[in-house]
Amino acid sequence: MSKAAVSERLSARQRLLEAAGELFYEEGVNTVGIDRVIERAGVAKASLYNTFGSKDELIRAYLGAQHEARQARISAHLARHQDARARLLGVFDSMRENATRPGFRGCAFLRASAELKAGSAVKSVCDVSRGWLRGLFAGLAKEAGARDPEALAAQLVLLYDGAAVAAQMDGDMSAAERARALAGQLLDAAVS
Amino acid sequence: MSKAAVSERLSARQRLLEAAGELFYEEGVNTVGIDRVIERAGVAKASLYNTFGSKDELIRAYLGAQHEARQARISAHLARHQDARARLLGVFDSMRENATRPGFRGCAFLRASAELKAGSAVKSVCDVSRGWLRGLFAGLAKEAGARDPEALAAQLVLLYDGAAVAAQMDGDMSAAERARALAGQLLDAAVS
DNA sequence: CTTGCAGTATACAGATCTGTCTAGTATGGT
DNA sequence: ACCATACTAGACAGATCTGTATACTGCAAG
Repeated sequence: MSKAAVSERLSARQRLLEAAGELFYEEGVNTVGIDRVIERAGVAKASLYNTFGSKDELIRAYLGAQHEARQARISAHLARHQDARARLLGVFDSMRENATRPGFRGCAFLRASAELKAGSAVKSVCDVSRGWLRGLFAGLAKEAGARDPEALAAQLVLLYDGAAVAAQMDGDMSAAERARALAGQLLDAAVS
Repeated sequence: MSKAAVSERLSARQRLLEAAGELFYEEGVNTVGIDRVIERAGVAKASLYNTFGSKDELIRAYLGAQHEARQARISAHLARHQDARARLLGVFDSMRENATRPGFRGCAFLRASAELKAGSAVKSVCDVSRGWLRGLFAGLAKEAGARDPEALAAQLVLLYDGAAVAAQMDGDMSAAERARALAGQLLDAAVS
């Protein structure tokens, strides 16, 4: 019955990550205190410190989960197409879908990073996710036959970030669309 | 002598804005407490509350000053050129110059906005500055003869934001250069 | 001379923060 | 039956937060 018990009642770790995911993303990692997190998770404070050791580690785990969620969202879009060009543009479809989701508040890494004091270990998690995205773009650019995949990837990241900022700051949901159109133009120019 | 006294020792308001400008930008508006600000400003706590009324108002004033500083930086670059195309690209020169400045930590509005709770009055200051930048791009795009200045302006803001994020998150100082090159391409395509 | 303004210094209230600690409970494996 | 594991409940320490209140100083204008 251990499996059943786990599926009935999620582990403290999972409940904490879920609660942290909502609160940290909505209100900021510094603004939300430990007490709010454990209250929403329905978990004792000692469980948090037994599981994660510190608030900083909880934040790292929260951002790690965000990274995996983004990977999953984008991968789902990539799997829809065989054509290399369509796969590359699918990343921007994923971003549009995410940005139009109710409760969207911008890029979790960007938001968290703005709250960190210089030299925080949390930043490395952001770096991993950003590195992954850049590498993904470079791979897709190569698949699509771009002359300089790395250069195109840097441009695509520029568009991706710009669209995320527009969605976050201006509530501009058409920014992902605009970035997608520009990405298509850049790709076409890079293969011709 | 009142004028001289003022120039010898800055007013409490100016000293507070200066201290807030450094601390809020470096460590975040929520992270830095009132006590740190008044200590660096060399000012009594009552002076802060007499002058600004609340921390929230101090944050608004800080962002207002950031807006004026950005306007001044960009205007200085615009004044260097007569040619419409060069003026438009000068905005990206300004951003590169700013991003390579020691102590650069990204866009102040983006950073502050990430710390705000939903519905904060501080956001309106961000909106003003972003609206100004978009309007500036639209005007420059029109000057340069773009067919659809508003559409081009939206694309240029995308590049501008993307470069700011790359500089902030990756320490990528070439991002402004890359954005400038893309802006030139987009402008050329929009006037031909 | 007096009145008022701007500022200083400091104590305080009340809340909230992270993190530690003690003590107790439920459960499954051996 | 026993014990380890995982968890709960809650008090507590020590710091820090915003904002208010009190009492004082220096100065300039009328």
